[in-house]
Amino acid sequence: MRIVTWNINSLRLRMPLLAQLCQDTSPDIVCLQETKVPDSLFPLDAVRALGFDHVAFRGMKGYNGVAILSRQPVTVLEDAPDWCQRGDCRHIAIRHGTGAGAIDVHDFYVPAGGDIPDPVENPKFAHKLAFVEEARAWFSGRDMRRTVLVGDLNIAPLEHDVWSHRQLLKIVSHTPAETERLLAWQQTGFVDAMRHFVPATEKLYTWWSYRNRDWSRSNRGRRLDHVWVTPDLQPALRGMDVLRAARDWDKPSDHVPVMIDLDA
DNA sequence: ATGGTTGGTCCCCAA
Repeated sequence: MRIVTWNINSLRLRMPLLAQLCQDTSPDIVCLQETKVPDSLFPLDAVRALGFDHVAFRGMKGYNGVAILSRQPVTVLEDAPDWCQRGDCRHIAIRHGTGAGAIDVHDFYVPAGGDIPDPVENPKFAHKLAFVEEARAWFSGRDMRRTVLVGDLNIAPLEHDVWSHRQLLKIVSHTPAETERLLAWQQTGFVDAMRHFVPATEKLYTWWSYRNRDWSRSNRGRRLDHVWVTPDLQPALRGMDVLRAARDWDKPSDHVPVMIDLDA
């Protein structure tokens, strides 16, 4: 099974890029974030034309929005809370398959958190910390098996998940307040599937700011997008790829897709 | 220390 996660930064604008991605990688499941499309305007026909007959989406006007596209039938899991009671379309989860072979997939878009890394001064940062804490608490109360969690978690937890650990310690996405909380969430029962393939001592990024003249040359990236799996799926991990080339596509997202292959 | 770019919506917000 091949799963791809991507913060697409407007599904309607980048439908041709999604088609390119699917042609290049033939994923079984695609998890999208920042679809920026209300459910009534979701481009369902165009997504079906790519081979995804089973689509779960949760969107709103202008911001946020997540979607899971699947070739095989899925059921939407409805037991998660409305995170921070905001109704802001940052999570959707599905079950793929049935019985002992079923796999659950959670797709998250964690709040970016604004610019000031202080929850008192900056309500967006407070929201981000509360969101991650709430997610940690919810997952810690579950007996999880055969579960994959992906998405734009908007936090780069490890030293080599950013271009300069020292220079980003006070930059939102890499502050200790965030990285500690993210790792606590991960430790409720997940393995970092990207770092299963790439040692923590190696740089690994999935996002490069639009605000750089030459993103590739300056290479000031961060690993904001993640794939976690429960330990029972770790032996099934077969491959991982960060599709860096997508950052140079026409009218690119600032995030690139991350692909994971599971023998499951 | 600062400003840099993009997308969606509606004259600015979020990233």
